[in-house]
Amino acid sequence: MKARTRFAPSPTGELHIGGVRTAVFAWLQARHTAGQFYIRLEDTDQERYTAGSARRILQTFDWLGMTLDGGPDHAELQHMKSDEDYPEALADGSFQGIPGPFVQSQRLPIYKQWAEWLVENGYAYRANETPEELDHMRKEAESRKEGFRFREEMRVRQEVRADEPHVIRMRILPRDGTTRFHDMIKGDVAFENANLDDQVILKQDGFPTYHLAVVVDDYTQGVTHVIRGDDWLPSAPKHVLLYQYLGWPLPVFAHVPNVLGPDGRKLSKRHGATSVFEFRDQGYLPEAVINFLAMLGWAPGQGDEQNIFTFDELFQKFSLEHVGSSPAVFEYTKLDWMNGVHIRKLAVDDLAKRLLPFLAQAGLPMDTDEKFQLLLRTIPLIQERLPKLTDAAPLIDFLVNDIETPPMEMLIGPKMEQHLSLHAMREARRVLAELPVFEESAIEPALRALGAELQLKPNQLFAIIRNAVSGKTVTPPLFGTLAVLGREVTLNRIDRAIAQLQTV
RNA sequence: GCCCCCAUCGUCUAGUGGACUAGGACGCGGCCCUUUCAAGGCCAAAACACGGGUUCGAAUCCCGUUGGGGGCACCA
Repeated sequence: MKARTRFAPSPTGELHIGGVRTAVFAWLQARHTAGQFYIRLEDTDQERYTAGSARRILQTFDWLGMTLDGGPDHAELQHMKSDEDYPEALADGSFQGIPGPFVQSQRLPIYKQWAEWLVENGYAYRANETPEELDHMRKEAESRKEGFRFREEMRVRQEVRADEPHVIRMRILPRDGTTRFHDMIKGDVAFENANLDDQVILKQDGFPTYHLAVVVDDYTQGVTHVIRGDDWLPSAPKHVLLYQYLGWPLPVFAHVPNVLGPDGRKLSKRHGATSVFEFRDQGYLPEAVINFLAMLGWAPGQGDEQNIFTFDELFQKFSLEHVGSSPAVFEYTKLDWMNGVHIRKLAVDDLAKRLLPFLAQAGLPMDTDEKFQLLLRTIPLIQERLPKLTDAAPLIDFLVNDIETPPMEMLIGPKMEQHLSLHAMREARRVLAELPVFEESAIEPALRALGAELQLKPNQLFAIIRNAVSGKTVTPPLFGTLAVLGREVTLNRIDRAIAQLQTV
């Protein structure tokens, strides 16, 4: 069965990584079944709207590589507020028969129409209690230590005309009884109708509340699987009732558990990065973020112990059935490992391109062809040393820029005296200068032979050469590094080290 | 307060009544490889929250307890 799923954020701020995880599940379910996945903006709360947030949400999906089959287009965003831009991915809007608009504020007449239908058919009624009256009722229930739920019987004014300001509330029917439904993740769930309240479905300002909007949109847009956070589970029975009133078939429900921080509390900013853009800026690959998020609460099951997945493998293996029902803790260390794995899988030129903005950011703009070639030659030396893209700059800066001549203590090898280091350094210089070709395959045997000749351990000779040419004690493998550095620069830096060692 | 959901190594999880001496991955520790750092290989420690049932047999089914989480708006 082809699934049509959606992600329906409200444009109220930064897209949270926990929300994105839910979106990943919905997206994978759609791709797994060769169905469709789209985005719908739930902007029915005019007061909470944050400018630019819609655009950033779309850019998030763009960066993650989560392809869409529908979503808000430029015109809609323009109409809504003044978002000046939107991702290229949506420009051609390859909508596959999903009826828009994809912004709820553009669909007001549709909600109005169904709300009135519900009133006419006895499933809803008009009410106009003031906020103060409602608040009073709520306080009173609280003082009696009872849960408050608004019911028709509590109305202050029984007759409310259609032409005076009012809201429309759904009627919970039957008044007592049980509403049951099946959830793909939680299983069979049941709610007593007596605990449900006559929820407002159309606000006085003419906007629907979430409950009406989500049901109307999901049905009219052909959503087959309602995949959302499990904080929605308690209101799901109201939605089930609305589907029944409207005579619409129920979609499949899948309420996915929350994502927690390492301390077991709901994931928030104080745990570290939570916005997708933060992960991007910290050097994580979209492949790794998606892989990691998919594995947070999902596993292939059936004895399959695979951890690292490509998008295609996820499309093939993902299944809502194997999404767990308990909340998962977001462990940053595992993301780091997974990111390293995905970095190692990248082709050299691909990795080079992805590294460019991070190198530039670190003051190493690789903006000439010569520099880019240098980067390409360096990548094999550093690729398996990069948990994150931000880790490249400190590994290669000495290849791009000149260095300070290292201090004396760095030029004296372990268990060596100054004069011995000086002698070794001079010999190394001589050997390197005499090499017919300055390549790794020539440098390595030459320096090893020298080490044996001088009766120095590898880490004695190699350490001082490393320090002399890089100014660092930790670098990519020495011989390859020297080759990339080139004979001229290498000898120059060794000469400076020799001069340093000659001082008293 | 009321309602709902959840419960396997520190973490992500496999497990759907017998193949469980509970498997894998991250992390942690050790060893190997090794010019540093990584990567890689090998080894180890590490869990079925508790109590009752059901059953010949329970991590798996039921009930309760405890502990976590969520919801109770003219917000989503």
